[in-house]
Amino acid sequence: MILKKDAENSVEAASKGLPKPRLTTGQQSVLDALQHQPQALSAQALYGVMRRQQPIGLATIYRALDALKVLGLVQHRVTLTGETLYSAVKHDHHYLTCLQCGVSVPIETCPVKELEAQLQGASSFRIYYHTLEFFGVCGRCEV
Amino acid sequence: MILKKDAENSVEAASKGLPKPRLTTGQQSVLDALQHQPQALSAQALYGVMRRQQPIGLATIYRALDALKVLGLVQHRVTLTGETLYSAVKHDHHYLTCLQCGVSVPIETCPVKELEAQLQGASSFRIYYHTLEFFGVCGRCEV
DNA sequence: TCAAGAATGATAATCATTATCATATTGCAA
DNA sequence: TTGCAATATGATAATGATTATCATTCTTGA
Repeated sequence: MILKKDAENSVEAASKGLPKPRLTTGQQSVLDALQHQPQALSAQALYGVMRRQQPIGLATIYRALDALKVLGLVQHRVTLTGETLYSAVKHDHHYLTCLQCGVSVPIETCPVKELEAQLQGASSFRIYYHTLEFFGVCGRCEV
Repeated sequence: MILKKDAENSVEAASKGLPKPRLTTGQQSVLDALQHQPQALSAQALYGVMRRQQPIGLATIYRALDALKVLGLVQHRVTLTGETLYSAVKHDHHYLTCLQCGVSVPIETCPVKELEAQLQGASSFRIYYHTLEFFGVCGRCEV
């Protein structure tokens, strides 16, 4: 099976053997909120969701997301409409996206794991996550 | 060799066996300009380059890039700073990007070609290109 | 040659993201 | 535990890339 039927959403701690980072209140809240979401969310959407539970500013959410990203706890992806979607780092999220209508279909297979390991060795980077997205035109949009 | 020494830039027509699209003047200009660039450019940068040669509006460039993208002649990638970079579709462009300082290193290997073919069959999409990018923290940025 | 439709350009409008700055919190030393 | 300095937070203004608007100019087929 190459194409996923639906999105996964089990939560899983992303530990990389790093010095355990101390998160601020805001960062912890944002991470918690993200981990309870079944799919990736924009900062604004997260704001909408979170403010119903607790008072939190939009700027704090943006700052927390950036920090969590650099810590390797959150990953991001940019949609065709230019908004950035964030999700807790768990499994990979790969998509097949129609350039015309924007529909995105999740992809099951990830052939990149191996390369990621190689890169980890060959470069001086500590790699946290990757994005893989295919672009084309879906059947319904094709002439 | 996994990491590229420098960017490639040979030009290559992207024909997919589609009905030959008639490009507008603007689209043709933009495509030509892109094909003469050694690396991906933002729409604004392209505007800066092109207006020196011929009069062209920024809006036209954005429109042309979108159209060329849907035609499978141009591919895009979004940087960490939120600007979209465009390049003529030739080889793949894959990167290893530092979440901290934003530096991007091109990657040679592409393990995705095979999957792309599989997807082409398993889905109703006509796939034009894909993006693959690794995110982490580079040696100089790491504590 | 002549419209009708499409493309173009200049510019205003959008909208996600960042910067700013005053206030609130936190962590640590005494 | 108190007091202070550093950091985090929130509200909001500013930024900047992209899109929408609309009047004008090309194209193209009859």
